[in-house]
Amino acid sequence: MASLLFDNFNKYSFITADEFVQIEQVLIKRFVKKKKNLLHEGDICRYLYFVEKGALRSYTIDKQGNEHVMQLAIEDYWIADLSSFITQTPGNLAIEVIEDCEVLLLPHPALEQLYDTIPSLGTFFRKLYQRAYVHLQARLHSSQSISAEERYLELMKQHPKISSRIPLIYIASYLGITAESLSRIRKHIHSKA
Amino acid sequence: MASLLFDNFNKYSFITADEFVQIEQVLIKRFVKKKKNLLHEGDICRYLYFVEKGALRSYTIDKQGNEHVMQLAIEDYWIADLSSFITQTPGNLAIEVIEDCEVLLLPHPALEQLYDTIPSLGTFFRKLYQRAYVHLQARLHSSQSISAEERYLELMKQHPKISSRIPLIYIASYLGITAESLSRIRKHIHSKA
DNA sequence: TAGTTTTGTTCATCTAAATCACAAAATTTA
DNA sequence: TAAATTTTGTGATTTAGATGAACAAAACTA
Repeated sequence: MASLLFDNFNKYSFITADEFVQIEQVLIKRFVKKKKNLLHEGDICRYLYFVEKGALRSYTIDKQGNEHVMQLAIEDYWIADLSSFITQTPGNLAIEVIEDCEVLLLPHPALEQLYDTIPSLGTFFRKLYQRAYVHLQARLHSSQSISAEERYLELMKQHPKISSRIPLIYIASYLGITAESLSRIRKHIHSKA
Repeated sequence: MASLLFDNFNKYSFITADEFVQIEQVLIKRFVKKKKNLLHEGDICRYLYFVEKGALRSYTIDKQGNEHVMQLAIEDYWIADLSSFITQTPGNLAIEVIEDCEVLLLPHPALEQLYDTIPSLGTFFRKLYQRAYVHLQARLHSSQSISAEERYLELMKQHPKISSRIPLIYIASYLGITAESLSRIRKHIHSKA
């Protein structure tokens, strides 16, 4: 039972090996190439995506057509348009592959059924939604209270793997600044380090 | 059955008069004066607050001691530190009364029990959490993609009662700008209108 | 291996909003 | 009702970050 996903479940809940076998039966494994979209704006998000390998981003598109990264994900992360997934109505996030990926798809109806047989799975996803909410609130807070440089340092500290692997443009977009600004910030940090 | 709360429930779910009587039995009515806090930073949020009269704000405090308004609420709004309420662990929001209030307190343990007897209440609050999440995401998106003036106009359009009743400082803080900037924005809007 | 696309860096200029400082209203409190 | 306090409005100045225009370095791709 050496599985990234099994360990992921057991970080925030308790899933037995038997239960995990049940979950595995509904999972769909998909290999997706760079630049491909797992989800388009306006789609209903029918799966939660668990990243086994690679890197992805979710983003929104504003009226001027500019993209804004909402989430970055690498191995051991979940990604989805949560609000669309929960309500099963069209959402406004798109999900694109940054680095060739291996993802596990957990379909919405299957998950609903599993909740009945595996109560701790409900706990797990309730906590996951919970963390997503708290994280969103923290991002809004820091976008209002600290500078772009501080936000970048914070991200580096909390997700060092992300900041070293994901192209600067996406990190800049996640932080709500331009690529040029982030480039200057990096320069500034190195100059004083 | 002329009740603001009853109507509020029936906007997003379906609650019968009988069910509402059950809910009413666990509600605690409280009259709170301006400047008083319903919740302090670090408290566990033990209630969902429904506003029957008055105005409130929830806010976070950053390292420099500056307050940032997270939510504004007037009659017919729910307010709480949702993440603290759901997990029943200490949160980082404070809730303060802006205008003398009449609020209804819905205690966490009582709500958990009511979920068993009134399934549509679960639906109602699931949708409420859902809207809170989507709203938070929209705020982050617009704080990154549109100007403070546009955000203000948007707020005025969607919540005209809030923008006319709540003091400018709190609206500015909600929008993530200073009071001076919002004052200038208002001047600018009036000058061209 | 050459050519093309993607990614990162730098510079000069511009702008939205912050900051500081103070005056005028408006509200509270005494 | 006067005094005190809070809230709002203006002006001058500063600043963080955007914009636009190059260009270099990687990274693909043919």
